[in-house]
Formats: sequence, structure tokens, C-alpha cells
Amino acid sequence: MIGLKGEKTRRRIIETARDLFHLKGYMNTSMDNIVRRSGVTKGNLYYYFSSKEDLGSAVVDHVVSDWLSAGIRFREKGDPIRQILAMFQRAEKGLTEMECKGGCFFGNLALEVSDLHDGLRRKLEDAFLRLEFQVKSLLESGRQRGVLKSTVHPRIAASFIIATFEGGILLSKVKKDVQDFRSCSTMIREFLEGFRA
Amino acid sequence: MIGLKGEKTRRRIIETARDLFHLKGYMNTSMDNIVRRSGVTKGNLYYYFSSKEDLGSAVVDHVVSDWLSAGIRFREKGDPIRQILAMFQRAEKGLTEMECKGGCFFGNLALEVSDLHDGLRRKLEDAFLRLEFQVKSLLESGRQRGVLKSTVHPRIAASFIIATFEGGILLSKVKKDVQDFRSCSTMIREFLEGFRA
DNA sequence: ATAAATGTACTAACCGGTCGGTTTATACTT
DNA sequence: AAGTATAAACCGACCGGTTAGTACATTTAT
Repeated sequence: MIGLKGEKTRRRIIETARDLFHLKGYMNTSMDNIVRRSGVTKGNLYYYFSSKEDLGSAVVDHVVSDWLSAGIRFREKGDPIRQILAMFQRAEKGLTEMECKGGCFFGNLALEVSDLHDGLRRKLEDAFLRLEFQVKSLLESGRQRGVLKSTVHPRIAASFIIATFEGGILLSKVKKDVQDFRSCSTMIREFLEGFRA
Repeated sequence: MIGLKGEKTRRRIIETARDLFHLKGYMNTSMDNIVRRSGVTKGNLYYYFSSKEDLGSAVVDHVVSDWLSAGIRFREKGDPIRQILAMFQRAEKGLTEMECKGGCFFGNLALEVSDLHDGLRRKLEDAFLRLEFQVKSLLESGRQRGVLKSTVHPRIAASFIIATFEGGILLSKVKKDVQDFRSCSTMIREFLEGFRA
């Protein structure tokens, strides 16, 4: 039972920072914001994280691991097209519930910090690579099982699907209207159905 | 010849701010950054712009007008698919030249400030609406002239194309690799060619 | 002369981060 | 079990520097 209390504090800091980074952005969130909102004192925060960037890095790790464990879980045996569309539907639901505020944690951070902090950029790149790999695997599996035509190019299609996903969220966030994301969902469905064997 | 000198100063401020906002982000660019880089003094800057948000608003207007006058100009008579792909090729060239730094001015700002400053958000929404309208018109015209099948849905397809465009830039920016944007370009071509009559 | 344009010095609040010190929990000794 | 050593966890005042924005004098053009 070593460090049980400390682990709780650490989590509290990370989750508070995650929410603020997501909703207000990285640059627009100060360490004092995180201190006030979390109730953890500043000295304590810096006991766990050596800098804002270090905290940012831990937050990205946390969101990735949350996402891998509880979030998008593709089953290679299922219908790949249905599963990809389910990913879009989940996002559309979240977007609607949040009234198009916040958007995608990874997408937001990617555009904000990619040119500013290379360490964070690499973490985010890794997160996108994981997602792309999962979508690619899904398409490859579908092709091997004969569910999808052999003309589908898994790697390229996976990039394309995720780009459309992120771009759709971007448009919906700036317009405060899910319609654009829905259009992306519709077009991706049409696109993918064209590959069904 | 009223305000000739002043107009030059105003332009200098706007263009400096535009470059800094684009490359470093809105929040990460201070008024002092703009003052130092432009050579204009602070009092003079605030003579032309009442606040940072006011300046941001003027910068967005400036980039939109630049873009409308010299940038993407679609001709309704030409091949719609070729013209859309040309837009992607221009962006790919820019992305390559900039080594995937910066990305899309509008996309960056959209994600950064949409939930923070509603005035700016509306300006950015307007910019995207203009672009969507142009792409939609292009597709409509192609359909009416019989170049595109009647199954194409101009409004939905336009949203989709721009979302993929923005998402592709996002992925390339975070990965520092144009490959993802190229994949989007390839897939959009494949998608659009499917609509050729 | 007079109004537009520019320069300089300043503010109060906030920024990321540090500091010396206190409290609390565990480990070891007797 | 009681006392003690040690380290993990926590506190909040404080630091130099930066933030957006202001006050007001001065210069320049008409």
C-alpha cells in the first residue's frame, strides 16, 4: 500500500488539468487555474509534476490509456464498416450532448501545441498512430475475411477516415452545429459501403 | 490621400499579427510580441485596435479577403473534380514547403478560440461557410452540366471535402509528414471520380 | 491651427515556477 | 507496544518576468 494517498492527489490533478485543457485549451489554462479548480496546492502540484509541459504530457498519457481501455475497442471479427460508423455515432452523441463545445481532446491539442512543444507533439502523434493502426487493422481483417473488396487500401483509408473524423468535429465546433459532422458520417458510410464485397 | 501613412501602419500590424497567430497560435502570441516584431509602438497599436480580440477579428477579415481575392478561385465552367483536387495540391505544396508547420490559419484558430470568443468564432464560421458555399456551387454546377451524376449531394459533399481537407492538415501537422494529407487527397479523388457521369 | 498619428512610461493582474518549512504515513528499534 | 527515524506528501507565501491595456505627451500632416 505504498503511495495510495499520493496517487489519488495525482489523479485529481491530472483529471482537472485534462478537463481544463480540453475545454479552455492548453495555453489558456494556467497552473493557478488547475490549483484552484482541483483544490490541490501549488507546492503539491509541483511535487508531482516538474513543469506545465510535464503535466501536459501526463495528461495525454492518461487520456490515451483511458481511451484504449474503455473507449474505442474494435473487434476484428465484427463488421468493420459498422464499427467505424459506430465510432462516428459515439462522437456525434458526445458532440450533441456538449452542444459542440470542447470537441476532440487530441485534435485540439494537436493543432495548438504541435509546433510549440515537440515532446507533446510526439505523444499526440503516437495517439493518432495507435488509432490509425486500429482502423487499419480492422480494414485489413475485413479484407482478408472477404467482407471488403481487395481494392480497399487499409493504411490510406484509415488516415482518410480519421482525418474526416477530426475535420468534421472541427467544423461542428466552429459552427456550433452537428450537421457538418453528420455529413461526414454520411459520406464515410457511402464511401465505405462502396468497398463492401 | 487621407490616412495613407496610417493605413500602412495598420497593415503592418495586421500582417505581423497574422503571421504570429498562424505560427504560434492566438493565445501564445502577446501584444508585446506583435509590437516588437512589427516595430510599431504599443500606443500606436492600440490607436488602431481597441483590444487583442479586435485585432484578431481584423486579422481574420484580412485573411478571408486575401483568400477570396487571390486565393482559391473556382471557375464554374471548369471541371469541378480537377478544381477541388487542385485545392488539395496547393495545400500539399504549402504544407511541404513549410515542413508541416503552421497548417491552416482558419483551422488552427477555429479549434483554439471557438469556445473562448464568440465574436471570433462567428467570423471563422463565416469563413468556412464561404468556402463550403464555393465548393457546393462547383458541385451543383457540375451536376447541372451533366459532368457529375445526379446522385451527388452538393451540400453534404462540400462539408465532407472541407472536413477531410482540414483533418488531413491536422494529421500532417501533428505527424510532421505530408503523407496523411496525401492519403486524404487520394481518397477524395477516388470518392469524387465515383460521381463522374 | 488642428486633428491624425506616434512614442514612452506606466499599471495591476497574472504567468510558470521556487522556496523553506510543516504535516502525515511508514519502517525500524527497543 | 511505544518511541523514533525517515521519507512521502503537502502547504502557501513569494519570485522575477509577462500580460493586456492605459495615460498622456509629442510629432507629423493638412
